[in-house]
Amino acid sequence: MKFSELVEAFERIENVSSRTEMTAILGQVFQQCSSYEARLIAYLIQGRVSPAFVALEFGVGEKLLLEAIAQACDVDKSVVESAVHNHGDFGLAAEVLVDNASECLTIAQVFSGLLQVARISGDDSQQAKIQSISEMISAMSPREVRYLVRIPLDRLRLGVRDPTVLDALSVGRVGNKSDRKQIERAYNLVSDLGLVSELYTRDGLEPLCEINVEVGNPVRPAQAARLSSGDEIVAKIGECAVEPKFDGFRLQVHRNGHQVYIYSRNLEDMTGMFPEIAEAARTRLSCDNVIFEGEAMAYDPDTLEFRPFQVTVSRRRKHDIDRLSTDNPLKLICFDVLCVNGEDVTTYGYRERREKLLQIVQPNESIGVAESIVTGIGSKIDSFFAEEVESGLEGVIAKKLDAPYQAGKRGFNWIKLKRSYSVELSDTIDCTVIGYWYGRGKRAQWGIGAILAAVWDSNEGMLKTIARVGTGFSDEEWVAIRHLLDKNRSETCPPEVDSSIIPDVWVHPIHVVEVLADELTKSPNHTAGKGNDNSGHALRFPRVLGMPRMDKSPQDSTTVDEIEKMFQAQNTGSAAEAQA
DNA sequence: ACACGAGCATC
DNA sequence: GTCGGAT
DNA sequence: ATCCGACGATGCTCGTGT
Repeated sequence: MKFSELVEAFERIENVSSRTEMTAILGQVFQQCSSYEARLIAYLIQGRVSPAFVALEFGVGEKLLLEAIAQACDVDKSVVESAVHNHGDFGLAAEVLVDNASECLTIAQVFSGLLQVARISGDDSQQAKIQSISEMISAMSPREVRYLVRIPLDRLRLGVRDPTVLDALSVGRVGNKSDRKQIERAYNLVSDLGLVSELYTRDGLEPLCEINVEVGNPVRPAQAARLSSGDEIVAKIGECAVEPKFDGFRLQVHRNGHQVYIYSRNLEDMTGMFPEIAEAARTRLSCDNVIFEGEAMAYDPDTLEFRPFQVTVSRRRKHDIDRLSTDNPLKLICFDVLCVNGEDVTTYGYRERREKLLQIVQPNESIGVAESIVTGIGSKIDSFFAEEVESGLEGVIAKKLDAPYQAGKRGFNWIKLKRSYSVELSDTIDCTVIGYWYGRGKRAQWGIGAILAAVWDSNEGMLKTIARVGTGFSDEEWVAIRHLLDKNRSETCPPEVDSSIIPDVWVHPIHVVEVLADELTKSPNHTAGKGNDNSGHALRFPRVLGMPRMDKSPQDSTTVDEIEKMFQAQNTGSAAEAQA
């Protein structure tokens, strides 16, 4: 199939709003293309050239693309930059600059071109990638280029992601969504959308039925829904198990004999980063053929207290592993098991899986099993939640009893209850708006996509940045806030502002907005509280709570002193212990 | 007719 | 959105 | 300098369930 045919379908999909229609159009593509092409299309829609668990990335982002487009179109980079700004999209920007009529490449040719780009590595690889992409652009028509450049950015912007592909496969073959469930089941177990697409378009459900959980092949992790109180949870799922929620990273561990694989939540292969956990998987399990999951947390080896997320996350690295596994060890708190002795146990109920997990894991300093209580009373969930938060954890997760492990789903089998969902327990901060950035995608039309927020340093009489905020406003409010801010534009950084971050537009500090955040972090980028150690503070997961407070002036913003206090308070809470 | 979840996109 | 790590 | 992936919230639209 020609790439231009796929592009035509993409264009049609982009121009409809009905999901049913999008699915029908993509279904048609799957009907008309070969099975092999279906595989390639699936990967391209995922913004990849391989399944997630294969470490093959493009290594091409916006900056390299800017260069490649400029080269191919023989224009200055600034021309591309302004086109991107105007359209809020790299694809549309490239499309208007390209001038080439040929549409002769096949899907396979385009895919293999992108595959080559991904495979380029080593010295001067960036230049080589730019060169390759530039050549591809030169061989394509404007609208082909529109989608080509969006692929490595994983911003196809069609309104089509994995779930729509699953529907479209079914619609393409049988005319309705009746096969979706089984296709999805297969995808959730092998995590390879390309493989599933190829098998299904070629031979239908039959080969998919033979797909099963296999040690060494990551399973798409189950996800949790969110609610904000124990009562809501009980109303939803009744009596349930409640477990602590740790703020680390989620790992899926596979063991077959002496061989161990460790995958991240997004199926990245992280085997090798956590030797202490791999060792525990080899020596502390009563079963040598298993898949199980847990949350990895850093802990202080002397006090056994869990460490903050920022410390845990610093273990995500390839070098100097041995030193860090001693100085900054991790403990895996296990919470589920998916496969035992080659048997798929994801269909078992929660209680049975937990029973198995307890049998398998022999706890030590590197591995343990999450605590669990069972209750059908909302207030009990709330008090367990309060206990966990008191001891420094993120919250709790409630699990429907007797529910299977729902791979890949965000259903209501698991429900998280987090500290930050409660306004009383999270940090609301009054911030002054000192600038903004142009938006991308639909926010391009509004000319705004995020604001730069600052707090008041009363000692220095300066405003210090603490976060970019790009969520919380409704569409209407975005338009209104832009209008408001434009009345006070400043050509340069206002004198009373101390910022090392440069927004697209500076704004005189006038408007104060309320910002909610999960927590405060140390920041090398923001200036709030930046002292001799060159480290300031930032907000984790900031969101605005509404339009500016007209009754507040910048000096009424939260002060840096208050921020410091909040940061202290947050980190002196009695930390949970990593009991051995 | 309306509420709610699914899916997607923005940051 | 923030951050840390790899290249 | 740039890319990548670890952690996420939030708002909007459509389709479906009640």
